[in-house]
Amino acid sequence: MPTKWINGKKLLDIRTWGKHLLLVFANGAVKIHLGLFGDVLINERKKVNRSFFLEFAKGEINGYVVRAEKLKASPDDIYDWCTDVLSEKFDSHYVKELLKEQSKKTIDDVLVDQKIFTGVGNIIRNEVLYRAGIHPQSITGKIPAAKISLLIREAVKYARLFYNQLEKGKRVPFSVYQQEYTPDGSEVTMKILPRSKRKIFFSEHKQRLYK
DNA sequence: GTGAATGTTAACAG
DNA sequence: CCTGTTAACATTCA
Repeated sequence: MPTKWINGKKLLDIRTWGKHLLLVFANGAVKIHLGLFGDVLINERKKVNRSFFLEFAKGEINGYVVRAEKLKASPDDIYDWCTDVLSEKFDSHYVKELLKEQSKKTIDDVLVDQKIFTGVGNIIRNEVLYRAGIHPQSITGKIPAAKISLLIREAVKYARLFYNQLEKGKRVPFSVYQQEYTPDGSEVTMKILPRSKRKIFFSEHKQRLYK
């Protein structure tokens, strides 16, 4: 991505929308996505080539295996913060409305849809479904409203916990993701989803299948 | 050396 | 044109 337009500009703000990292300047914003292998380092470098970098009068931002592009408009014009599980503007009523359009899909697909649960990825999907007691292959429209509400609450709660622990340099211990047994000893089943080829982990015993 | 992993999208087939 | 599948990206760790 050309970065000439940033020359001489001050970095005004750093924001996120789900997995998008936004560097905001007066004349535009940069969107960085880390994909599966990406890293962004502040005032640090790796041996391998940077795929994106900005050098300031004092300090630098280095992206490795990232995709960076200039946003075509301001972040507030592009992004809906009401769906971002880590945003203060997250609106569970709004998300509940969006879910009504997804009634025929399985909940595991819907949970990682970035337009509905912005920021939720494979780990959070697996852990949150376990916490809510919902089988990943449940049909979204068949899940009782109270359970949907619980799922949304758990998604926000777990995302915050995950983030807070990371900030402290810790990790949340997984209950099902890449586990063989849940913390209380029930067996964990692993399935590879046919479309995405991603692995889902769940307890047949503790997660109810609504279909 | 092998395989798998916190993700997305362009290209392709039908 | 719409829908679904595959490949590509390219690093790190076990």
